[in-house]
Amino acid sequence: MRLRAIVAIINPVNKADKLETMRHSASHVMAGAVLSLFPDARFGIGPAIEDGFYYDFDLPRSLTPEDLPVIEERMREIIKADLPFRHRELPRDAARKLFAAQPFKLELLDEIADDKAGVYEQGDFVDLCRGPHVASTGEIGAFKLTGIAGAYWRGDEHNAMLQRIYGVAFKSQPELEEHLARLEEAKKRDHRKLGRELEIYMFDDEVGPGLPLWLPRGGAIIEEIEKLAKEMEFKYGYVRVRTPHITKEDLFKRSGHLPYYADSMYPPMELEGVKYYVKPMNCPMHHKIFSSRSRSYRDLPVRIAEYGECYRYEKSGELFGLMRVRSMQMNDAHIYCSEDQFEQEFASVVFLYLEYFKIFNITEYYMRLSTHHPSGLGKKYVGNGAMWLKTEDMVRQAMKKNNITYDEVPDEAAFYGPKIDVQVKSAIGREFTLATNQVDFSQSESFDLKFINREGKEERPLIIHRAPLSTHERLIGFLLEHYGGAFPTWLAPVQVRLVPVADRHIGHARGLEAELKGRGIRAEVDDRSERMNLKIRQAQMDKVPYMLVIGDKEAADNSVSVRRRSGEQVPPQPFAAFLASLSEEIAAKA
RNA sequence: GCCAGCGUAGCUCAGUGGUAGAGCAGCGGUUUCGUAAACCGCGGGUCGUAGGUUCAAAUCCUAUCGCUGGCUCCA
Repeated sequence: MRLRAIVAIINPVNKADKLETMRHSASHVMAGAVLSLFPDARFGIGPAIEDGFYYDFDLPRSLTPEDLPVIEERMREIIKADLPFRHRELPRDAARKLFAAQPFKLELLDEIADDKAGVYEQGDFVDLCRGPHVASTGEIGAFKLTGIAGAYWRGDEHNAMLQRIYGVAFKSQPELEEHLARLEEAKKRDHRKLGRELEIYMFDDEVGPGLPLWLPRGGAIIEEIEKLAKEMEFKYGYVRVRTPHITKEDLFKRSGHLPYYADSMYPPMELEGVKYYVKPMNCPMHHKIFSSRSRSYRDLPVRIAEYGECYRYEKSGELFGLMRVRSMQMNDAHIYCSEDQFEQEFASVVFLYLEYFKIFNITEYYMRLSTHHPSGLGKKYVGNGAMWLKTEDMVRQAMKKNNITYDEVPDEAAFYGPKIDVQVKSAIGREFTLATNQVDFSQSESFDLKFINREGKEERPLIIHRAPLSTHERLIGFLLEHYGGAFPTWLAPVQVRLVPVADRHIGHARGLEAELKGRGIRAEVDDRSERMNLKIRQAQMDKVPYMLVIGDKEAADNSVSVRRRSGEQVPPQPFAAFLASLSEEIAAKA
């Protein structure tokens, strides 16, 4: 959302479509409405964004949801009046006078390169704006104000907080309503709702915010994902380790976490005069394992993997269901390689992502290269400008050579190096980094990591941090929405629900359950004294892939009547046949 | 962390100054049933927590905790 907003500001509209222009104009109309209600309002910016627009205001009082209909009403009047948007170019000084009472506009004026300031005017409202706009307010289609939010001026938390009003706008009322209906639909897929309904995970006030408890069904999913990760990592030459959750302060001083990452760490505990921190990342421990013995170039690359449990003190307002938590289990690994191995290793990690994404049928994502910004050297980023440029270019090369497309975003890197993130969207449209692949040229130095190269000399390895399966928390949160709770059979917490028609069939059903479990299949008998219809309905709501109805016929000839989650009824078949095809489906992760 | 809104039973929600409600879930019973909700009955909440105002607070005020929508920040 934030990124898109910025894009909308920097690339205004000249070649953009009419819809975007109309949305931008709608934001001006909203500003005009706010001005008429609050004559002392000060104006920030008001761009078009995906599906709509917003405008930021500094107002004498806080807005409440009740204000929105009033503003909407005023907007309708302005639209009905069909006021023309008048465009003028003013010399900077004249614009200064015009916006003398508008400190935010004055700040923007200071940054305009040439001496001309574009101004748009409709009715009483005059705004500093590059445009373009629709010809008159009457051209604005159907809109709705959707929310009020605080937003820092220019997105900087050190600046004043303005009040932002969000709106959506479409050409026609039906399109607007369709959009609103889509949002309602998306809410049903929200992982927080599904997670509760399907009993995947929970939070508890006494345990603490951002600290999920995985319920048995979530636990089953975690087991499957870890199994997959272990198979893949074994296949691709990783070795697995386990490391402690807490370590002495010294380690994180050395790693650079304390100078650069302390804000996101739980405060230390002190024992016998020594401070211990809970780990926010696994890397320092893996580095210690790498340097636990001397390494030859023949050993490289060394790929050390661990499902590491980390704790990060995310600020309270940043927590979001499973997608942003304080305790997390990370699909972590560190690859130590030589410079000439880097491209190959980096690319093969990206290919590993793609292999995983194929398994999960993840198609909607984009890759993002995050680079440093020179102004952050020594503050946000470790200070070695030359290495930043060099490694950033190595990543670009690795991506380009393998024809992998990506967006490049400056000033978003990790403190120790550039990274490729895989961005996905949650059901409600919020963007998240799912997987990440990061270069690290810094900790190699600080941990004095080395290997003996072909010439018999010591050389520093490059480090790749990677987490293709993200954390269990974020991945499963994402998958819940991705599958709408209907996990593919291999991942489904309950794969088979046995539904006895009457109590006398429970014994036979239990026998089948035992056979299924013997094959590692998650099966359970619904042995409650309820009608079969109810059991079917609940299995459907639990999104169990297979329901086996067991009655007299089935018990007599050891067959099963199969109902799929889709509602499809498969003709009765021998239990052995079902077992075979189910095992095959699970093995294929279909 | 910041701005705003919201916290009533396990879940979804009604109740805005006068003794806490519904549906689902749960429990007990009846029913033994063929592919998305059988029937009858019962229990369950110091209304997030702590103060305050009032004869009287779920309802008004303050603080605090949590959640939600954004901002900031991120796997």
